[in-house]
Amino acid sequence: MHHTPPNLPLLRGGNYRKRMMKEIAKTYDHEAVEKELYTKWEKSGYFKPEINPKGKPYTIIMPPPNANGSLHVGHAVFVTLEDIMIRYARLQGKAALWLPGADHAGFETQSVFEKKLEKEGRSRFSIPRERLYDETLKFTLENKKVMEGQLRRLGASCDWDREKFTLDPDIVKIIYETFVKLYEDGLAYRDVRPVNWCTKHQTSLSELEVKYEERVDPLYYIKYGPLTLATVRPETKFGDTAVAVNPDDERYQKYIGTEIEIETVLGFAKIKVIADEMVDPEFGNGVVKITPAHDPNDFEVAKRHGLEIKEVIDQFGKMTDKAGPFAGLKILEARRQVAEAMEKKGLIEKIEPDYTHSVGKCYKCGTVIEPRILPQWFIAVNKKGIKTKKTLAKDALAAVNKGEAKFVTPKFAKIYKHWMTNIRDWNISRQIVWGIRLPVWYRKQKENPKSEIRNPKQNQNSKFKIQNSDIYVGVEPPQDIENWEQDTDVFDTWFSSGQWPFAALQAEETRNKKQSPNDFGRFYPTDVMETGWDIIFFWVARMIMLGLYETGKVPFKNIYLHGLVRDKDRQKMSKSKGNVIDPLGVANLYGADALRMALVFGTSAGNDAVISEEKIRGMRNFSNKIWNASRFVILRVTMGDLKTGQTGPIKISDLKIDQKNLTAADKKIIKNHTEIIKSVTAKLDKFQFSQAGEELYEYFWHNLCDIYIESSKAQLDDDKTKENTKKVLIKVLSESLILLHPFVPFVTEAVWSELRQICPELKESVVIADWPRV
RNA sequence: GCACGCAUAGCUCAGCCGGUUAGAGCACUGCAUUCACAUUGCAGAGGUCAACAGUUCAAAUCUGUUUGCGUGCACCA
Repeated sequence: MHHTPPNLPLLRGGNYRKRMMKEIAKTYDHEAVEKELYTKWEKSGYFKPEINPKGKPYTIIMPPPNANGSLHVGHAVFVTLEDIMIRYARLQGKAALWLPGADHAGFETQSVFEKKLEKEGRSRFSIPRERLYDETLKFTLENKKVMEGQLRRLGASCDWDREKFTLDPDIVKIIYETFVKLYEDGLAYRDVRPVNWCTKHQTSLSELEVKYEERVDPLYYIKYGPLTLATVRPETKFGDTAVAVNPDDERYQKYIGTEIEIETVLGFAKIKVIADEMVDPEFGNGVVKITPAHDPNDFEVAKRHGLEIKEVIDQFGKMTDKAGPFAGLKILEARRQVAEAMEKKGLIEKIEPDYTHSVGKCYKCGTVIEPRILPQWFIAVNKKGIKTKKTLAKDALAAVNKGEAKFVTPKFAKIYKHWMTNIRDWNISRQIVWGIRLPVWYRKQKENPKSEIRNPKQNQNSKFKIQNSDIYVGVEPPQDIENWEQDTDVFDTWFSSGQWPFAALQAEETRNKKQSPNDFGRFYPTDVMETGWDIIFFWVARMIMLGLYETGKVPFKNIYLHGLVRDKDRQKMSKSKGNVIDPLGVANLYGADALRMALVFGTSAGNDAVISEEKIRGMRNFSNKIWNASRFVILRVTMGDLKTGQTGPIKISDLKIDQKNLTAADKKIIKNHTEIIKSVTAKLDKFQFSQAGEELYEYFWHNLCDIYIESSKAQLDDDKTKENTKKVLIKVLSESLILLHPFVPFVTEAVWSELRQICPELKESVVIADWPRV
């Protein structure tokens, strides 16, 4: 293996060609070059917007990777795309800022950490809150460090001095300020209502974190006295506080408003019959049991009719004392036993065995979600703020309709609009430790501690009422802290990352007054938000809502959403399938450039990317092609000087091409070259990275190498055309390196520093060169 | 149920605001090669652009229908 240091000074005089052959290796060795180049770039301050002080600002806020593991190939996609955009902007002379970050990623990280604990035979529920937090923090910070190294390894040209972490105290302060503002505006509120509860993770989840799956279950037709009703969940019958029929259903008119006597497995009981529109007379027998504690629709009915709420399933998914002999059983076992008991008593009229319905599951662990009635904090998305008069969803919809924030792929605008028009309030409380604790305190009350809401002695209807005078919400804790206790919940992590663009810039501005006196004013709104389409609702939509709310401006002007990375058979990558491509492994084996190029090639905005080792290898070959074409040019240009005795470096000012004496081949390549500059520029402006990359590949390999370089061999041997050919070669090559640089930053820089040895007037680095114009 | 997307070479995908022989990468076939690069070069094979109908002088590209695949959202006693 030949290792060629990037900036090796070429020796002059003597048998120059021989030395060249020695000093520029025959094959491009990325390993010898990439790490050193990155260090050099970072030290030189090339990645700071200040490198182009007069340039127009151009900003991308990096989607902060979750600091809970190594980077995967999906991260490599965003690094590649965003780095292309940023490097292109920088080459155009813009004050390009790519602000990096890391996300504590609340629930995500907590579940990763929980798995780790499980392996160690520990459980998060047996570790005190503070210690669990500290351990998770340590774990997160370690991962964050690894991740930062990996981003560098992939060539991410971001400004590390401006890096932010979602748990930085100044970031947290901004998150708190927003929450307090929302609270005072009436848009953040506490309510008791059914939430999606994961019995494994012991926390509630938002609508988006519940994945629905079709399932086939038996549908039991149960006798309720004179009535028969259909249910898939007989075990919840102990929580029934009414039976409902449709008000217009003629069959049941005589029962409405009465109490019927029913036989249950526990004996005889009386139950109210109510009429409610929610009952579909067509379904089953048109009779519904109302179990307010365990079904969101039933809860609404209970609210309308003032029904009692009886909890028969606890937070662990086990039956409570109210289930009598079934207490302590898990849901499915209870269902089996209850059904059996009912059958014995002849209470089951019939069973439809193949009833298809869908059940909600925790997106992380697949545990069936149980609705639970809990006091939680919500963000009102469809309500007008008392003070600001802003409406989150409506404003966010309008901004996209007006084109203030533009989706590069139109289909995502449709999806976004559809969601935004049907959006519901957002549950932001999570019953976990890892995250930003709610800045909410409740007044300590001797008789009614915080848990009062769960107290069964209370009048059930008071559950719907929360006394605001007993709640304190503020960035700072209350003065008489001894009279208050803080809410133990933390924010949904998307509540903090939803504020990321403005929070990161505002924090930077106050943190580093000298370096970044006007970062927020200068770089906000940002130019592009580039992320995966799978988090369009989780993140993009929330950023637009909160960004508009807090700053009055959209957080970004363009939205580029990339897809999933799949293997060559279009399969999703997963550890269990064993088809995972480790981006760092690939970078070490074939070079970061090869990985990047492979990720751009043949992919387009909004569509999934397909990658395979063969493809990466092909792109490694392309890096080598760039290396060798340059090797040829450097070699032959200086070799000519040996003949005439001129061995000194060629000056860039000497590279004025004699336009009158161009050969047909010269003309052709100049034409191609001009076209490629135009085309690549246009494509990059339109976010068509794949197109731009493919055209460059085609041009460089086939037009420049196969055709022109081949013709140049003869031209260089001819004294009449020799000088002009050298000039054409150097011009075309050096400009091609600039065009290629956003895609393959390392090899272009490695070659550029060699080229500078014969053209000292080239900029000191291709990173800060001038984008060619025609 | 509502909405959205996709069907182009053996494989994975571009192209699609209509206009010359439909492109790329990988794979395949034949030949070449000490002179930048075998991580190479040259030549080549391979597609009725899902089906049907329509608009047009002209359709892979626009419209409609059908079929197949996929995705999002909602409901579900």
